[in-house]
Amino acid sequence: MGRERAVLRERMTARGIRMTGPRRLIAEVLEGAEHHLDADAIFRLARRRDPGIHRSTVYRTLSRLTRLGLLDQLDLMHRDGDRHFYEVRPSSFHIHLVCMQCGAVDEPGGPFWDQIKGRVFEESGFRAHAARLEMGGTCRNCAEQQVLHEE
Amino acid sequence: MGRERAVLRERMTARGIRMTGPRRLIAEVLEGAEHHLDADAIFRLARRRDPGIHRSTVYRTLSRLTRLGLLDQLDLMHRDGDRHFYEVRPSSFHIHLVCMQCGAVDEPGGPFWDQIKGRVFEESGFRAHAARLEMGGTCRNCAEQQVLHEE
DNA sequence: ATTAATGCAAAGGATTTGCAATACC
DNA sequence: GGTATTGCAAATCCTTTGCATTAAT
Repeated sequence: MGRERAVLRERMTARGIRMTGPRRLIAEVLEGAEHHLDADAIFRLARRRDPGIHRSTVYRTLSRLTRLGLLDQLDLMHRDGDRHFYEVRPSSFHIHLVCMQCGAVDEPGGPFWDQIKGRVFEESGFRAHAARLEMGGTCRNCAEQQVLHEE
Repeated sequence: MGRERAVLRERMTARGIRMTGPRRLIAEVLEGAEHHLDADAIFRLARRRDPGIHRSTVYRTLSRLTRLGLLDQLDLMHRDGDRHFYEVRPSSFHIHLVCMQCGAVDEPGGPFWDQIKGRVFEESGFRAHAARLEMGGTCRNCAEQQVLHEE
């Protein structure tokens, strides 16, 4: 997730987005995230460093950055209600595998996705800008545990 | 969408779901849908035939049928706010191509998807029960129109 | 100096819940 | 007849908005 240091802040500056305190903070939170964060989690993490930051600023910033394509908004199969999660837009689309039992989210890598994108365009003339491939199911861990308990 | 007559109602009975008036009505609305409907649209269509039906019944029914895997909940890339759309679970997963310009939703067919599902399982041991592949972009129509206007 | 972003408080919209009345099997 | 489901009204949750104040370029 937050492997690359200051990508988001760099892209924001590159896009001419006014760099305010709250925005810098929110960007840092997203860059440093270990897991997918929802608006509330982002707000709480940001507030730890600036108690004055306001929820609506977080919402406004998230929606702007999403509209600009700097963030991706995820639903993670709505396993946990209807909130949205956010991640810094990765260089290539990726897939989220959401275990509906334990909630683990895996992001398998590989060149695999570009094949899908290319193929869809060939078949329908549709030019994809953004994509969201989420699968809900059972992760290997949970499946193994289940077998143990069934014996 | 609603091409197959009474699939949903049949599956509901098969699952032993008590067939009440409101449920039958909601199922019929979904079976007959020409486009993807959100909860509000389903409510309004149902109310035309039974003015007494209540919104919360619609919500309760939708969420139950979704949990049981008889319906799929879609976001359609949140092009139009955060509401959810519903469709009767198709026999095989499919892809939604959402044109972010005109809102058209295409559902290209083909054996293509099963390849993806199989491949994900091979690579990660993840067993997919439900999936959601949505792409946002520009459909062929909108792309062509744009070229015309640029000339 | 100009323009945009913030904090605040209040509104909004979609969905959920507790409960008595009702309808299904 | 017994239990699940409904309608209703109120509550909840997430998010958005209008506006005066403050900060960035």
